[in-house]
Amino acid sequence: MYPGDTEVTDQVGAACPIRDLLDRIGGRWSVRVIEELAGRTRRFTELERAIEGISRRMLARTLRALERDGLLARTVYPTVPATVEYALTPLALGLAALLAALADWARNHRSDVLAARERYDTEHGAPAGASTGAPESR
Amino acid sequence: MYPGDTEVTDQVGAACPIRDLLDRIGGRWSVRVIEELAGRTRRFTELERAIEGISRRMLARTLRALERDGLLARTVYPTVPATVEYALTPLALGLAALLAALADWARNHRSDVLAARERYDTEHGAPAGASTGAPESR
DNA sequence: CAGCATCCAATTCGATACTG
DNA sequence: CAGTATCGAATTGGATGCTG
Repeated sequence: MYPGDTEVTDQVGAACPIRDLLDRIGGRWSVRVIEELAGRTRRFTELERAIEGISRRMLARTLRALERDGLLARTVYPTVPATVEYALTPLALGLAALLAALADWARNHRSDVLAARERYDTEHGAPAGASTGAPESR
Repeated sequence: MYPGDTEVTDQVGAACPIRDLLDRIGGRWSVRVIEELAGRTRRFTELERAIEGISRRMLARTLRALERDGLLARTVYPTVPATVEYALTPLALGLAALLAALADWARNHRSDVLAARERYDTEHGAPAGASTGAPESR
């Protein structure tokens, strides 16, 4: 993913379609961007502000990767300090729906997962910073 | 993800549930493992052989991470060279279904994505090894 | 505003040797 | 069989200065 950069990796022929998809979607930000774009189009800076925590670089890279895969459309308006709008393509709509379902699952079972995790950490030796409410780190 | 190791990272309080989920599922192998376990239980070495490309280390780490989150159950049979069986938990079943849907989407739209990618690479300058059928690299 | 390039830190991953 | 421990290589991600 993330083509046209010093960090070119690509590799196209993934055996498993899901892996193939996750290589695209699995990036730290792709899903956030798709969610943000679901419903309304956005401009670069709008996304940058809305997503919080994303760097200019990663936003640009994520947008390009999604654009390259035909998941989002980029429209440039020749205004003076150029304006660029991003929008999901029809293709991406179906995917966005699936992702929404996944998000629902995650929301509905968050407590189950958290509970399981806590139990696991208790039964086995709880690792260093792996308590339930560990604060941010990076 | 992947607790209890030198490479501890964790960080629990993800703002977005989907991100939170992907941090767990987004690993290179989690989805493969879940798919492999869908339907039948498996033993460590069976998984290792079935998944192809996965290393002992990553399989062990992935299994542990999924177990910790309550997505799979590990059963040890006190035979002589110990036998261990892995199976999806009821909790994981729902997720597995969603992942299957995602896999379907990926399969059904693989050509669209590939086409979009090719078009993009043609219109813009095609990056080094980013042709359509580039062989493996990593 | 939008976005690319460069430098650098943090993580992930793979191969492999070793153990109960 | 079923892992764990260690090491080095590859990738990802963040900060930021620069340009049209």
